[in-house]
Formats: sequence, C-alpha cells, structure tokens
Amino acid sequence: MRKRLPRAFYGGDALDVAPVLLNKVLVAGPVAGRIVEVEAYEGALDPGSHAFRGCTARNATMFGPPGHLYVYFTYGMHFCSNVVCGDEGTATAVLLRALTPLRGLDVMQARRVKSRREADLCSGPGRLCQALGLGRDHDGADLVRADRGVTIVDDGVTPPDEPRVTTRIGLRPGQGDDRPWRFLVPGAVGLSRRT
DNA sequence: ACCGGGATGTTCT
DNA sequence: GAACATCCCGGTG
Repeated sequence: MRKRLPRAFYGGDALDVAPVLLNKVLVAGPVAGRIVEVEAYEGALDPGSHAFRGCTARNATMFGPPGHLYVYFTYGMHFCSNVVCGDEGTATAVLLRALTPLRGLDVMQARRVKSRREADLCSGPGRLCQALGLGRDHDGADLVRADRGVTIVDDGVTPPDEPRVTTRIGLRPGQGDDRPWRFLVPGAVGLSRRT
C-alpha cells in the first residue's frame, strides 16, 4: 500500500493535521523517510509562526492553498520544510522535524557527510532537508501532484494512538514557546532529541 | 552526558 | 544591526 495523500488531507487546521502526519512517508525523488516528529504553526495569531507578521515574499507559500511545501532558509546555512494546511489565506503549517530514514540511505549519507549514525541522517528540521535535498527550489511544490518529485504517501502504518506532545523547539520566551504543539512518535528511530 | 560558542547569510526593524 | 522554527565541534565532568 502506497497511496499519495489527497488535497482534503491537508485542508484541516495545522493542529489537527500535525498528529495524523505522524508515520506517513515523505518522499523526495529517490529518498524517503517516515515522519516521526512535527510541530504545528497556527498562522497569523501564533507569535511563533512566520505568518505572525503578515505575508512577505519569504513566507508567501504559507498563505497559499494547502498541500504545498513551504521551505525557508535560516541561520545562514540551513533549510526547514513545512506542510501548508488549512484554507488558502489562513497560513497554518506543520514543520517537519524528524524522519526515520527508509529509502536511499546511501544518497542521504552522501549529502550528510558529517552524520556518523544512520539515525541522525534526518534527526532535525535542517538535517532532513539536507538528506532529502530540499532547498529553495522546492518552496511551493505541490505535494498532491508530487511536484518536483516531492510528496507524502500513506504506506499503511497508522499514526500512534498516543503521540507524545511537548512544547515547540527553538522559540524565544513569549513567542509561543509554551504551547504544546510538538508531536512525536514515542521511541521512534531518528527523533531530534532523546526521549 | 551536558554545555558553550562559532558558522553563515537572508530577512526584517 | 539584530534576530534567526539549526547544526556541529570541542570543552568539561
């Protein structure tokens, strides 16, 4: 079983979509990994979201229709990737934070020379973009159409009945750092930190 | 194991 | 000029 997720899957609010994205499979050309850690960003009302300060050239994809990939550049050397959710204009999105490597591990390793352990090939939002080759060119890609080779599929593994829920990583105090909007698969291989 | 700091450049004030 | 949804390395315990 290997079914591409339909547009309707992404149509809900990021907070609803985030937990059901767990255990789905992110595919980028010849490489793929199972999504085991995500964070919800709740649009214009969320001080932790890029959308909080309105639509700009950088975050325009977030304000577009659901089911597209929002990729942004940060810290001078890393990319992070999000799945756009909700109705057009709501700018809610789910940050992909970690994958369990599934396919094309040799390609991933070649892109991530500094990764010593297989479990660390995709164990962070910047790392997974590097391993999957996601960058500027992938911003706006339509996941439903596998645009630019990027899509998300359901291979039959269901989301966890009880995902672990924590606060989000890397936000400054007062910027929504207290909201419990990070979801992960307990005990999964490749999480961004020890559980 | 934990912690501190440097890398590096785009975006927004 | 500061902040940045990060990562990696080298210190210490």
